[in-house]
Amino acid sequence: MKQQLKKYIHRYVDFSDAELDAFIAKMELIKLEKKKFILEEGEICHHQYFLLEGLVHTFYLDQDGNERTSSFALENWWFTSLESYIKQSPSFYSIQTIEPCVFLKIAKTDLDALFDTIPNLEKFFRLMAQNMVIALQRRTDIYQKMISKERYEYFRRNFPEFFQRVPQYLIASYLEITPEYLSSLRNSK
Amino acid sequence: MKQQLKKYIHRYVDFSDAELDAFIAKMELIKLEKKKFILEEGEICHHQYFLLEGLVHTFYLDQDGNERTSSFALENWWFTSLESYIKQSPSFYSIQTIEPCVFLKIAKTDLDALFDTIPNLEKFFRLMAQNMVIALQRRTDIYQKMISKERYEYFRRNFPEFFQRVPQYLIASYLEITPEYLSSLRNSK
DNA sequence: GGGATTCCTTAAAGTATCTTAAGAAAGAAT
DNA sequence: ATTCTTTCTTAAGATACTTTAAGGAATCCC
Repeated sequence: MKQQLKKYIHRYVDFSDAELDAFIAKMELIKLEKKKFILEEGEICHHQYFLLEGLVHTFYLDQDGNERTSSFALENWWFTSLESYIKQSPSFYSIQTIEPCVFLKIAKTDLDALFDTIPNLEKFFRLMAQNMVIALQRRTDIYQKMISKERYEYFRRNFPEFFQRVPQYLIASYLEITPEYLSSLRNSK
Repeated sequence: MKQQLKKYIHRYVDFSDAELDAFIAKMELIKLEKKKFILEEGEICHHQYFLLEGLVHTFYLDQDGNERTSSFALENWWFTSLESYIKQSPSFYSIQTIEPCVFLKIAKTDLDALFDTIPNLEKFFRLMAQNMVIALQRRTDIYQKMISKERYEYFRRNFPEFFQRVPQYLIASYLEITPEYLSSLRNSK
């Protein structure tokens, strides 16, 4: 089970077995059904999560009470409510399972302690954060330069997995359009 | 001159003087006039930059040849073309001065070598990357939840500095609207 | 298997934003 | 000072996208 995370980590950094084990020992395994909250808006996020199986999304509610999805996570993705986690402040976002999920979590207090003893861990999380920056910049660009129809095509082509697994109204909210308009885009071509 | 960077770093991490000096010794001081390129689209970005004075923006050209600003940097901000820098691949973005600028730069080869000898540096750049993630997430949310007029008000209120220093057509490109529409927003209230 | 949710589609009317084109204002260059 | 270039404004017509409202299709549940 935790083998999957070890394999993932080795793609980025050369940990010794002892280091890796010390890290992994602090991670707790969680299973959750679909449509369950991992974190609710307003709570303080104390953990970082690594998804082993399933599908998760991070969202908030706008003034009209609509869910606005800001990101998805699939197998082998890290997720958390980063600003809340770092500042230990109330989260703007909720995190919820879309499918039944299995994931690992590690507490900020544990991870911060490990940082002091395992320099490689700093490197690993630096690389993770940099990857997030790149992904976010790409997303921003795509929204800036494409109209909805192009965004839809782009994501359908580049993340076909999502489009089979995620309900349409969530895709619409991620593409920043209404479900009605998405439906018309899908059928107009 | 480099004192300014030291002060900035100490806000985040406790470096020893020796560590800090080893790091700073590898940074080179550059001065540039306004409207000069620091990096051009298609080049590989070999450096990270710390802005001491002036104003810089990162942008790309869309299909119609319009500049699309994806970020600004002011005094005491780090900037680079991150994806290009990390993967050493051609940059999607150009980086250009808006005002006359003074900045420090450090080469990837030097920084990577320093990472191996100064663990604190890993931590520092991890924190920098995390801050970028937070800033980008905020930006994404604001674009998702606000219509242009609200975005304009939001940025004008929260970053008044920009609005005095940056030409309107660049603000428009950052707000993801046309200069014409920005102009009409400004005068309609 | 039937009723209740939840999700997806259709269509019409309305709105935010863009495009184009032209002129005004401001800055830079000679 | 005058010209040239860059930036900002105005306005009319076009279009991408939303809102509302309703019906249809899936899925969940007892």
